[in-house]
Amino acid sequence: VIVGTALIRMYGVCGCLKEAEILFDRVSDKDIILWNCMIALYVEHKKSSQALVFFHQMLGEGVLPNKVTCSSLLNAYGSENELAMGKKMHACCVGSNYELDMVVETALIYMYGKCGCLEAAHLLFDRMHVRDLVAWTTMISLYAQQEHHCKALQLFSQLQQESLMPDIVTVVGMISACASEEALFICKQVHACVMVTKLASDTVLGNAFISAFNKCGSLKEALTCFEQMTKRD
RNA sequence: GCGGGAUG
Repeated sequence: VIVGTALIRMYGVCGCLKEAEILFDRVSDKDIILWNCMIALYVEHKKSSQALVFFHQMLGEGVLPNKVTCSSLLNAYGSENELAMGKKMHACCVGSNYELDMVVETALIYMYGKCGCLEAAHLLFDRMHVRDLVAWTTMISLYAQQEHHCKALQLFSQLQQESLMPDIVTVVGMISACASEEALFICKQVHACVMVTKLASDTVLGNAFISAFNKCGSLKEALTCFEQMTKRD
């Protein structure tokens, strides 16, 4: 089963879900890890309904879900805007004390945020006992994607006051949804922050800034950014 | 051997 799971996951991450499923069907004693693996693969590939089919098959075979199962399903509900289902899952997580797991907490924040409940998401974020960079980035990206750039920027500077360093995901999450003249200010602020860090020399990030400045209607800033890059591709 | 964040 262990080798099988590793193999199945390998096929899955390469996008070969059919091959993965053929192998999956041939495993006789499917354990929770194998089921979780299968569910997570289908969620990753945006095939949430198929992931749910596996989930129900799993329950039908008497295998109980754990917090790994829950975090995968929360992701599915988030990307499908299934708020009602997400709330049910939230209740399950509370009942099982999974809500104290940082991964589950972050998945809950993602689910609520994606379903348009930014307030609920932020409330959960505030109630977390420990917030790592992924939790911060999740919250920031949710705000940014829903055009609350000021809220995102506010969190972005708060994060740094907590002596955490934003990484590429955080920064791209901040700027990738910037596409208006109002958001130009945001890009400038973030760019200034980034230029005094290690990320300043990152080519991928430089390209992301050029694209963002352009979308905000400032070819001038885009060019300045290009000129400041130490490496270009 | 399985789970949480951005873009491509």
